[in-house]
Amino acid sequence: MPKSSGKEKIRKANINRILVAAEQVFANSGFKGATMDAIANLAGVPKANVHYYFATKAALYHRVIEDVCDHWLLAALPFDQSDDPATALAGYICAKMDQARQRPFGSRLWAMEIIRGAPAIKGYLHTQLKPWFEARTKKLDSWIATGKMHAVDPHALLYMIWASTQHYADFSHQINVLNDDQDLSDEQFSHAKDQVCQIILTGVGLQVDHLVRK
Amino acid sequence: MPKSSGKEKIRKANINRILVAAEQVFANSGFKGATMDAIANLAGVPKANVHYYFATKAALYHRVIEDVCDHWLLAALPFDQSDDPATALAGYICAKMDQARQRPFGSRLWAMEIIRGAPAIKGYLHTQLKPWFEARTKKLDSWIATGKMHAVDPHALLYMIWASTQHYADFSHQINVLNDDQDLSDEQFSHAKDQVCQIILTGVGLQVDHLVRK
DNA sequence: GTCTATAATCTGATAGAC
DNA sequence: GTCTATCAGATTATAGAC
Repeated sequence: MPKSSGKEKIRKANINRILVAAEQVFANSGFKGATMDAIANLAGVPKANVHYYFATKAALYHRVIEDVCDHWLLAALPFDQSDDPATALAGYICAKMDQARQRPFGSRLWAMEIIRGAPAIKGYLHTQLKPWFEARTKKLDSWIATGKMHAVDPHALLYMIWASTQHYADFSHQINVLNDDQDLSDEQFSHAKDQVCQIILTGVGLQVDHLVRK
Repeated sequence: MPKSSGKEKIRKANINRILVAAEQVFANSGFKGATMDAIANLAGVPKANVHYYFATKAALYHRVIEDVCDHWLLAALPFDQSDDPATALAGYICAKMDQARQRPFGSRLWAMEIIRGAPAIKGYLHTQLKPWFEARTKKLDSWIATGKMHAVDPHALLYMIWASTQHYADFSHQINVLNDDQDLSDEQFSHAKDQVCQIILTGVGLQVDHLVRK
């Protein structure tokens, strides 16, 4: 079988350690603020080794942001798993919320990248995000045309879903302050998920009560 | 009268130019990515003059973020100008949206500061934002208790309003890509405002139709 | 108050021994 | 493949002439 050799394993493990550390450091300090030294320390490898695997800081950043982009689209899958708007939207919102909780650094990195003008992912936005966005927009339009939900602007609705879900990752420090300096517990987060689903689904004229509260 | 002298005027004008430029550069590049040189160039003054008015880069940053904080709370005023939940919430949402459009760099700077863990405004979050947040939470609770709106979690509602409105400033580059690489026109933005109001107010059981669409 | 020239520091990247 | 030592460049901050 084409299993990776021992050396390959070590290589992959090192690369992975570096990528995980880099995602966190970039998210906390921005591209310029992040230092190769800090990334190397967090990854537990000498700085020169980071340069061995990634020639430049920019190359490392691109690789990290690429992984985040791929992950972003994965959360979009639930949208297509049902033709019922309530099920599809609730599934999508929950998936985005879960993603924000499980990979907060990725969400923050995405946010900072967009805020900066998306220099590293402009191509991705055009080739991947835009087609996805327009297809989902059409789907929402068809639901509206058949009277399955209120006549809201699909663009505004999707923006609101993105903003509301990613907020729990991107602004978690602010949320913590307003939660008596404590991280949201699993129960609080689950409750927040319900609330976001309820307000948005109700807001577009859908019933939310019958959906599973997981 | 205690009018400022000519020198004072020049001083104020220079400081203002620097602050405006700094807000933009910090928002676009982050604290570390921003250079005093870039700020000086954008402000149209020599770099040494920036240091004349602001001893250090950190001091300049703190002053900028302080101004943004003050401005942030101003947009919160409409919330208190009515005891009718629909009027108060719609007014608040519109004020936040207008703020996002008129001062996008401030919104982005705020976002980046929170993402980084709010090192420069943690005190402000505790002393200013938290009391404001808790008072508004109580007001929402009382509206819910008297049956004026649905029983949603006030925390989740306020987070959703913040996220949805600030999204139009913070993620405008992404929105542009999805809008055929064009800035939102005034008409499009006004429409977006209506949509955000409609979805959220409907989402919490309020009537939006009678409100002015400005 | 304004500005040029420079000092002091930090950081990305590399050379070269192991 | 790994790591220490170091270089080259950029940037904050300041000294000192005007």
